[in-house]
Amino acid sequence: MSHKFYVTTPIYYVNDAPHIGHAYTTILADVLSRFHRALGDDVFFLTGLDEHGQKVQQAAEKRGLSPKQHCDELAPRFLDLWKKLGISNDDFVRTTEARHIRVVQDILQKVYDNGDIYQHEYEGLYSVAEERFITEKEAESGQFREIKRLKEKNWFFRMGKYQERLIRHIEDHPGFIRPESRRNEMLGFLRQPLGDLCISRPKSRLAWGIEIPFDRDYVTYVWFDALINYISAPGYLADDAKFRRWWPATAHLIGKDILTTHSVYWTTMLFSLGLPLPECIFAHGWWLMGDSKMSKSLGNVVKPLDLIEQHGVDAVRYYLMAEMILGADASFTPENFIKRYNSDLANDFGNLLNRVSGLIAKNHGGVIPPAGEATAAEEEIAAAGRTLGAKVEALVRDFKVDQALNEIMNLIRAVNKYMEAQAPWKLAKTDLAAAGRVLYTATEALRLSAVLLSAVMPEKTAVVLDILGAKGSGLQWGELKAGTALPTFPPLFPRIEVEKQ
RNA sequence: CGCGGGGUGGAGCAGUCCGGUAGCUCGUCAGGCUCAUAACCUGAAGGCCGCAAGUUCAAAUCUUGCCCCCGCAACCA
Repeated sequence: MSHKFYVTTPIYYVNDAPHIGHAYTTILADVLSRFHRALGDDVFFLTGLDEHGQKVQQAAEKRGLSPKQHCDELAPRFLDLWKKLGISNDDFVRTTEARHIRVVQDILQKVYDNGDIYQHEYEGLYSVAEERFITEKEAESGQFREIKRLKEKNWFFRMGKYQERLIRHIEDHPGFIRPESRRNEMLGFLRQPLGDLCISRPKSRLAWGIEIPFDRDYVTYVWFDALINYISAPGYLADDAKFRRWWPATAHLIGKDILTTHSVYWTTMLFSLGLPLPECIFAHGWWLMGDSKMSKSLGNVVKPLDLIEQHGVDAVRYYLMAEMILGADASFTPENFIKRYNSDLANDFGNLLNRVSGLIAKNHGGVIPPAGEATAAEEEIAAAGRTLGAKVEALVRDFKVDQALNEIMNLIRAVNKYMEAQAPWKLAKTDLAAAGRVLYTATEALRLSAVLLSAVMPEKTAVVLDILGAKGSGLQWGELKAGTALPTFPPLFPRIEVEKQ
């Protein structure tokens, strides 16, 4: 059965240097997209950049550039990284593009016309140094200087009026905010009265933003602008057929830090527009550097490009997907990376391929031997192989990529055990057909695993499937063709040697 | 009493809903194999499942109390 699958990453703030967190979310979206495409689903994968706001304006001023020039210079850092990471996004939206700006303005007008935007004098604590309003909590933190009370006329979005409806929606849709702990957090948050949202900034204070169509002295608040990318890109108010095809999104993948903006601001905006809500907002954890938070000031930011250069893109993709447990924080250390790479990819998967192909070259003329008559031992492996695809599919549809990878590795481990028990290198001396049967079974398990791993490691699995003459093969057990010549090849995942201390 | 999540062998997790030999990966130690990328396989050590009380023939799992860790408490992005 074919489904629609529309997945998004957040649009990343253009001023940030891309780090491992950006890479993680985007790879996750890519893996899900590739998987769903392989399942025959209709996929739209969107990522992009958030280019408005005060920090962009300030950074551009500092460099003596216009904000737009500044953004144009920075955007390639993300585009290049996505290219190197093998990201298969279908669209890339920048909030400074005309197609986006127009939709944001149309929406502002629409929401204004339906009475959900009103003008009001706002009074709050303002940090002159930071040039922005701050919360009571932030004021107490002592991080902000030159705090004073300031009154300012602004435009507000009637977010509060949708509070009950939002609570009901979350309660009626258990999978709407995931993981469940985050869902609870949001329900807890919504137990308190929900205020309205200030969605304007006077140009005198912040000029770099999208102008509010009914009051040209103001630009709109960045989140009101940024969130709209999820519908502006698939054609809202521009291309009805396209929009109807994709919206509502299947999943918004986000970091846990922007959960409120997505599950409260965005949803109420959609309510006001009369649009359906996305099926799922999925908040993943953060990558910690060892035990501490990743931060520029600590100088412990891991650059994804460095990792790719050292270990290859597939290893990086595999590591990030396997190591982050659904919804929880994960810890990155170089030792950890090497450990997982060596044990899963080099020792288990790569080495198994190597021993199997070596034996076929040595004893079977370099040609994949016939499957023969399965004994109980082969049946056991085949049975595991036959159920694996469905298991993995169910887990991936449920965002449990780490568990799906573990299931695949379980098959590889089982085959290593099977090889040991059957010892085809010994069997070859007395019963060549039996040895061939074992090697066919092991190779077939490798083929199947490669097919299932191809969403995570597109490059390396393409090499494997090419070697096995099984390009384009599927999830049926036994698709491997006996008689196919098996060329020799260098180790797929060379072990990373570490000096022992 | 603001709300929520969690505390399981050295590390990271599963098991808790539907009580009944505590499981997986990594690490450590010993052995085996020697087809292979010093890889692979087998076995062992190591846990009173945060603490205490209760229910029960039986509790990691149910009830109650306590301790500790973490997240959220919006309008910077």
